[in-house]
Amino acid sequence: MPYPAQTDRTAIIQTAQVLIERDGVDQLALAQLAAALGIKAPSLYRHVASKTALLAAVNTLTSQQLFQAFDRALQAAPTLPAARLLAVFRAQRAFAQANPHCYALLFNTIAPAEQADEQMLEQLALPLQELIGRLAGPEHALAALRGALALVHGFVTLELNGQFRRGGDLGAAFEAAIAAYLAGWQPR
Amino acid sequence: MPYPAQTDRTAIIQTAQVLIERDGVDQLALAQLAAALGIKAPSLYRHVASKTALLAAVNTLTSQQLFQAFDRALQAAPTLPAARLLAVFRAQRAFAQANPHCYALLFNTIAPAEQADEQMLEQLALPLQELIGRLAGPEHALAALRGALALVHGFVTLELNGQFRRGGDLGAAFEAAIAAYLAGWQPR
DNA sequence: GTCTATATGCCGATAGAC
DNA sequence: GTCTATCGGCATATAGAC
Repeated sequence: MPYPAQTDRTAIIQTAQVLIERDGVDQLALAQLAAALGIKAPSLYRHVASKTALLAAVNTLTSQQLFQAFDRALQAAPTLPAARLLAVFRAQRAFAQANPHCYALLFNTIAPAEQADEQMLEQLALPLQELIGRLAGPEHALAALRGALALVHGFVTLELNGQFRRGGDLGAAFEAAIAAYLAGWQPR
Repeated sequence: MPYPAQTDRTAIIQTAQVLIERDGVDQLALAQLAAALGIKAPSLYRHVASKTALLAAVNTLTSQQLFQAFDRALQAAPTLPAARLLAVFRAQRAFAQANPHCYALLFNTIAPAEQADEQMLEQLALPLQELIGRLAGPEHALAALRGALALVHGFVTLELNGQFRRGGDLGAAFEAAIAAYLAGWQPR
């Protein structure tokens, strides 16, 4: 065998994710990725159809990791719905801060071709919708969940992009905003 | 005059904004931009230092337009603080939907070199902080404003990127989420 | 001090040999 | 499955015409 298999699709995607997180998405060159795997750039095309498909696969991997982070947070959280929701939101903020480039790639992608598998994010959403339904009422569960996801995602996005430039305790603002939002959905 | 000025910095930036909004940021080629202006690509470098500087200038222009949209919304809004805030948030969502690519470029940019002038966004924030302070109390104004900006920005971002895939009335969810958030900050 | 013409080097992607 | 060779497109820089 003159050219033995030196890599596979999984290794390519994992290495791409590491490089993206280290240098940013637009700094990822296929030649650099191939070099990190000990091969040449054109060989990558035997495993992934295009750079766009590669980014979509990285997004799927990232969403799997985010799902696992949510799962760990839920397992360690108390039983009250509000506490469980807060644990998940904190986990999302922590994940975004630990993996800013991959987090941005996962959610800030307008092009559908680079989006992760739909199933994955669906799995993330349904348990949260049930939890928030217990606070806001089942008929408001979807709208309340969407607002909560928006609040958390918007906060970490603005935070990561340096749009909160006037100092102060951002962690405290995050907690207070979520507390206010959840309180606002509960009937008085 | 053999080579009369065919363009200037303002025309370049405006045309770049139009092309970005039409095709997306990463589809913007300087050769294409120059062709749209009736000149050749290298001539652009007499007006802008680099593509990064050009994108920063586009961001500044976009933030000016967003500021004007906020101003128009405030002039047409009633006097109650909650109503004025809602008018601004609606204007932000409408602006994002009308200019999705430029909106994303303005806020989803990690690289500081491509960010708009700080002054501009500061001018946007201060009147809103005063308004929300009247609901949540002045001592909570900054945190409450940050949460509100996060909620609105996160919602329109997820909406534009197609992350709300389960149908339903997104406009109603937007309104309900903001109402809950503002209600949650008001002392009971 | 405009613009045109030209050159360099990097990137994504394809074709074909082994 | 990997390689070499190559293409087209891009941002960028320089030289020079007017």
